[in-house]
Amino acid sequence: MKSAYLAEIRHLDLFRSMRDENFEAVMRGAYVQSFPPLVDLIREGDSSDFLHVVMDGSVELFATWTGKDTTIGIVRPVSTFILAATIRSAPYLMSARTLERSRIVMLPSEDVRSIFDEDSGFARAVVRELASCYRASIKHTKTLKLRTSLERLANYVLQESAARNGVDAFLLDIEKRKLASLLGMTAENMSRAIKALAPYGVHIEGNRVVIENRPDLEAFAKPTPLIDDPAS
Amino acid sequence: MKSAYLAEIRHLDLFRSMRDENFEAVMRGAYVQSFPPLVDLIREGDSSDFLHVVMDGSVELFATWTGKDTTIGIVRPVSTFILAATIRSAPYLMSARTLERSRIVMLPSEDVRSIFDEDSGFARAVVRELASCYRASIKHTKTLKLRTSLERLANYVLQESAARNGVDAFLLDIEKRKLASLLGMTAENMSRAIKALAPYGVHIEGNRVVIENRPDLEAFAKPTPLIDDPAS
DNA sequence: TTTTGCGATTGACATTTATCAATCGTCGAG
DNA sequence: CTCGACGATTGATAAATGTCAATCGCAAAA
Repeated sequence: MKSAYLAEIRHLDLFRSMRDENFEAVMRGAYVQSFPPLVDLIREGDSSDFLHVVMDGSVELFATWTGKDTTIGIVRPVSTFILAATIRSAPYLMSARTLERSRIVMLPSEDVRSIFDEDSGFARAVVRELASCYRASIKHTKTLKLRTSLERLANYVLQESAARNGVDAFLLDIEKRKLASLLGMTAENMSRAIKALAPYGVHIEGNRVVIENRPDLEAFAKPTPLIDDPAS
Repeated sequence: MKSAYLAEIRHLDLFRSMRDENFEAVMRGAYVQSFPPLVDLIREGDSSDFLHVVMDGSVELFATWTGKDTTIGIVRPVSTFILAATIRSAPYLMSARTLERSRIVMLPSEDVRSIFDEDSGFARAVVRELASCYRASIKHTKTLKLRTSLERLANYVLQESAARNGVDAFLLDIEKRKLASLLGMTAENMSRAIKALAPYGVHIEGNRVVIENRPDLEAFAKPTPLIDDPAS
């Protein structure tokens, strides 16, 4: 069962350039677990005992304060989460819960840290990964502080389209209420934003998104790679 | 002139554990420059040619989109900025300008990257630094998404007090308009927020901040280390 | 098939925040 | 010492966003 995932994990950017013996060492302590939907995997404030890898399903990262909560991100296969806390031996800043039935590989943080100290290929991969996460977070801050909720939604639609090779019709892969939280608005506001976007050439019915007039949408959204390109 | 700064840079977390010969190699290509206030050091979108170190003065990191701009952070001596772009050879996501007369050391990104590939002590320091930056950015996102502007200001006051060993009176070290932008509000809103905070035991007149009733302020601000502690 | 639960939507309204315009106050240049 | 520039403040108003309550619609469970 575990071995079925080894190859996939091995091909992740994070583990690709690690030496064989170190990869085996990390994976010896790993275990795979399958969780039903809506299971809390980690709670913000807890100490970071494991680096998690999502193999199947999807995981929501969220944060809470005085009763409110907000979605920070959605993690899909195959990728890791809470690397920064693991590396710094610091408490998690976010909670995580499964959104659907998910298979998660858990690597003891201690093992990850000790390999990190030994394997410079791994250390470099960790750096690249963290730099990406940091830059993604800065982009998120920029969209929150510089755009209205309508503009954020418009750019989200363009991003999702781009992630699917620029198709004009696709299905949303998260609930609208989660999307609303991710984009920093309420579910009610999201409903209204969807309607308000229609004049700019986007129609959303249920999960189905159709971009009917891309030039109009882009004229409104004014996307820029410095905020909206996940790769840069 | 340059040599005067070597020791200080050497003691930064980022450079402390680097091998001597590598430190010397990086610093050979470095140069120090002194800038007047309000000079643009880098522009978002430019390619990352230098890792910058602030030795004196202060530097604002900000981002723009369609004519608006927002302050992302203020960098004070002695620390580096735009490490992530340097490491990833990616374009800057933020612009930077001096706020006052400032002395900046500039290290060619290429040199930093090549030492990074050779010196595992440095690589590890880079990881720790990036993990810190990433976590700081997540905390900023949390305060933006979970709190009102009044709550953000209240917590800012408590943070600044904590950074000064918990004193009850201190001077703001940035302009109110910059602070407003940093906290995600307008300057006008900041003026009103300052007044609105008075009933909770904080008085701000000019630069002078006085916490007159810390229990009340804390009851209102509800600070948590998972957002407000820069160290965790 | 019917029931039931829950996310999505809608309308009415409240709150928060931004915008615009004017004025104040202070500090530095002349 | 006076003037002017500019950041800070204030008031009036508008826009954006959130809250509350009710309803809708669909899909899973009975």
